[in-house]
Amino acid sequence: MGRQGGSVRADTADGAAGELVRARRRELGLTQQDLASAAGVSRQTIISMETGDYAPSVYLALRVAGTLETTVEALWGAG
Amino acid sequence: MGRQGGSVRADTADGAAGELVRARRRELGLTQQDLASAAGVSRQTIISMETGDYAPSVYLALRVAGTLETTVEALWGAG
DNA sequence: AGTATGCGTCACGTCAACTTGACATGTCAA
DNA sequence: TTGACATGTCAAGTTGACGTGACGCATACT
Repeated sequence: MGRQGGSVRADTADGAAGELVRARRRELGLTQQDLASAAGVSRQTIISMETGDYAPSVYLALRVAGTLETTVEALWGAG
Repeated sequence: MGRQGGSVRADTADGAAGELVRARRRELGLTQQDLASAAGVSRQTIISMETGDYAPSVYLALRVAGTLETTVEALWGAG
């Protein structure tokens, strides 16, 4: 794998979710790639999710929340 | 607004969520337009959400779940 | 009959969700 | 130093999320 990149930005989000995802991912000792593989998306998608204002689909959000052993509300509902 | 239409289909979903959204909406005595307005989307989006296999964004899902007084997991996590 | 409401379809447009790929940086170990 | 690993940026492409507007079709109510 390795080195990917891209632009994936939204305007619907507020960025707070990204920090929560990142924090929870680190708590579990997962790399972005680990999370990406577990959630079935590319690493770039995870990067965008954590760093940018990004609005994933419900299904992706559910897979990420599941992988991080938490809920969609806890990660994205915080506002 | 009134009478809308359009094509909004996905392949990520399984259709089960649509039935749950519809059932919950009816329980609360809301019309599709009511839910659409409350969630800040068009009626067509609600139609697609209920009838088709459709993958809304997390934020839309959260607003719909909130309006329907339930959770994202309850509506889309059922499988 | 006419009219209004609720639901769905057809058709088309815009922008974002997600992709792949190459490159840069910093850290840690051999 | 060399190199692997983790994270991030820049760029460009495909598909789908969501919008708008018009139409069909029931089921009401008047």
